[in-house]
Amino acid sequence: MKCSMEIDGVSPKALTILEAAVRVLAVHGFEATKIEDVAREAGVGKGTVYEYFDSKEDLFARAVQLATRMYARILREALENGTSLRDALERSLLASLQFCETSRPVAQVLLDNPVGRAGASVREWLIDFRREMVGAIARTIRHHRGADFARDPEIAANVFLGALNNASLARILDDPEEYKGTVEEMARETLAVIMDGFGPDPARGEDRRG
Amino acid sequence: MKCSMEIDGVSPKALTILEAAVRVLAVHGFEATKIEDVAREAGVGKGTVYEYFDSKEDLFARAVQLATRMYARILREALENGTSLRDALERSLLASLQFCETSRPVAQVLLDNPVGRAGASVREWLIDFRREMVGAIARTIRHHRGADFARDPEIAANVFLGALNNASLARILDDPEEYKGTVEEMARETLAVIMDGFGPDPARGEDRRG
Amino acid sequence: MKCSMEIDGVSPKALTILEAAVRVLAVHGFEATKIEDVAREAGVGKGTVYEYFDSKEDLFARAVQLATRMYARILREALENGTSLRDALERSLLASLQFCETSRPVAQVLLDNPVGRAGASVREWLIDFRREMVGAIARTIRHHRGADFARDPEIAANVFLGALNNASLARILDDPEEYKGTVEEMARETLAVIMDGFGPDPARGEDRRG
Amino acid sequence: MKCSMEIDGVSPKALTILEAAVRVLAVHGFEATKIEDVAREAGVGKGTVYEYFDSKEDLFARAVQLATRMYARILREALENGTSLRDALERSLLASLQFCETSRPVAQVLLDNPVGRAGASVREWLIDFRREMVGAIARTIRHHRGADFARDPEIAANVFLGALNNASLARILDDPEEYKGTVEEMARETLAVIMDGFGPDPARGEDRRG
DNA sequence: GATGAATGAGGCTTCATTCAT
DNA sequence: AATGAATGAAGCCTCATTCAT
Repeated sequence: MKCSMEIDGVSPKALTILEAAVRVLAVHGFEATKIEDVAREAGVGKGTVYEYFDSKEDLFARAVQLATRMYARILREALENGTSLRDALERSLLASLQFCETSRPVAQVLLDNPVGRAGASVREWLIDFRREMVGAIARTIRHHRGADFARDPEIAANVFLGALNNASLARILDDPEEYKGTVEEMARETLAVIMDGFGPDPARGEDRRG
Repeated sequence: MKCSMEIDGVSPKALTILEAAVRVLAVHGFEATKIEDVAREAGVGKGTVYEYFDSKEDLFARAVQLATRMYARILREALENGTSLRDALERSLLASLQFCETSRPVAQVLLDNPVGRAGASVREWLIDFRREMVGAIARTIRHHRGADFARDPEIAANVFLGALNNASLARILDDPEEYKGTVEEMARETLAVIMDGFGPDPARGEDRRG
Repeated sequence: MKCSMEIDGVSPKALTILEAAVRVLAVHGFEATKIEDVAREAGVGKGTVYEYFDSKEDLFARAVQLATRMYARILREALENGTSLRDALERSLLASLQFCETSRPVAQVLLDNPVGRAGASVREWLIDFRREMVGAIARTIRHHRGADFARDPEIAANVFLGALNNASLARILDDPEEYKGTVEEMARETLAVIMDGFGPDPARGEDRRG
Repeated sequence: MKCSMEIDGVSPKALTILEAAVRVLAVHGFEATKIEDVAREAGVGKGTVYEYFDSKEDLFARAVQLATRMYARILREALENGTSLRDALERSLLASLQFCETSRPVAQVLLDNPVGRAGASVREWLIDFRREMVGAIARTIRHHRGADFARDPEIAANVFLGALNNASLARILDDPEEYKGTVEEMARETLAVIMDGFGPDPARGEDRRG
């Protein structure tokens, strides 16, 4: 087992196998994916997989870890590059939707099989992923708005993350009934709802918050 | 599991087995769950499972179907009973969070293993579930607001559904770092963000960067 | 278990089941035939089969026993009714071929699955059947020819029984390449070969027997 | 089992398994033989059997195919090496009886479980086997006798094949009541009956054929 | 007596893992 | 290091048998 914990320190061959694992997982899911499928997809022998990973569980956990890191990095960078809260959120929303288009297998593993349990470790990785993302979003909110933000940044971050995941999932599920537009349109309209909210009920005053 | 009513003509014994399947799936996930586990949980023999279901895949697909219907009904009823849009959304948000508390296994199967691929049929069921929920929420928006609603109801419905799922998932994942409050507090605060939105940047016309 | 050893003393319902068993065995063979198939074919419940037979092995052994007895009786009567050796042999040959036409399932079980081992008892029944038939044919030879018969009657009986079984099997296998004629033609021509033999080699004297 | 030559490109390991399968089938029959029995007999792991054969049905069908080919080749060579019709038939008869002694398991599978239905393919193989043998015998008759042969060669071939199979079966069933002599005696006496036939009835003229 | 729902032992088959090459 | 043939534990599923109705 040469594979270190650091993604960046993963040997090229191990990375080839991990990428193959992600692609196969995206198509067949955790339950149906066999080590041999991954080996074939990676163009190596079955035994070679075991040179780089301890077990099926290890391989799949690291594959999810890889997918998680790729996705998390993209979102984090988008959030950090924003010139305003709205800009940051729009960038990350757009980045996620584009990621679903360009790296569909990776996105599919993350959104489609969230805690599909190829062993408990996968669950832990995804809990960490959520926590990290919520933290990053809340930090972005505080950075741009600070005390001016009227709501609990954590709650707001969760609302945004939910909307982002849901929009991405809709894209992945490729449902032709919904979201027929471009990713840019989808990001813009979704963001508009998030920024403005649903608004107070115009007829009666009952939609006022207390 | 409160639900014991006839579901689409499923026999009582079959329902017992399905409920057991949901409970076991919630704990062990699709991959690790064995037919024998389900049989033991249901208090029947292994062979009996095969009297009512064609295969492991059939059983698990129907278990997800059952969980989906239970959850969808609860959300639909909450949306329909609302006296205003805010009330409807708050009711459904609260209902979902409470459902996660009282029927944690069912919720876990739905949120934790979304499209975990116990066969392709599970994926279809969950796509249907999303579409149905988005439709119900959009209908609720149109019913209470009609033309007054400034945004695309479908987009807004997706934002809300994402926030609802994410809040429920956070609850399920039982992450002690986030959301420490009661379900009522969580529902109220989450709803406040959704209704008001993040708001415009207070200082200048747009958000200021740091 | 009401079923006595004597076929003639078998209760009507047991006989119905046995006949059904023979029909199903003929189609699916020993390995693939399930008790439920037999019950359905007999038009009774699965449990009823166990009212009349101890086990699957018991049922199948008795079914083969029934088939054997039906076939053996027909051959024995044909042999006994012959007015000469040739007549007796022709009658039995014809009877066997006709039996294959009219009672194909029974013949199929006997010829197609001879010692197919639905338990060791089936093997014993078929050994007994062969012994009985060889004995009956040898007795017929002695009765009509006595000391005039130049060969060992047992050997001759075996040759005849082999030819008879082979002709019947060819009929059962329904091979369109061979034996295209009627059963009467087949019986007549087969018998002619048996009575006359292949004859001495005309060229040299080497086909003379010593 | 003497035969170890390549059969249709079967790998040596596959042949080892096939030979083991034949031996186990001979003892336990189709119904009672388990894959694990074959694996143990072959000295390999259970999984190894599945490296070389698709299923139990595939394995058993090929085992019967192997047995059929071994037996058919022996008979065909005996027929071809004969210097006269009588010699050819005697050689094949003797070869068959000796085969039953030296390769009892193979013979047992062929004679004892003829069309025992380990799947429909077995039936096809045995139909082919019979057709091939009848053809070879008929060809031998024509070769040595040509137009001098008074009877239909196909019919005669069937009579001979039946006698040969029956004699071999008697040997296999190991019935101590019959055929106590050596295989040479049995072959000689059986052949004498076949060559000379039963003869005309001496007393009256009724045994004359029309 | 007749039934068929329920059962679980046991078989076929898969596939993660090993290891000799 | 790389391989893939070999393995056997483990799981899905079948079906002979039972037994309450």
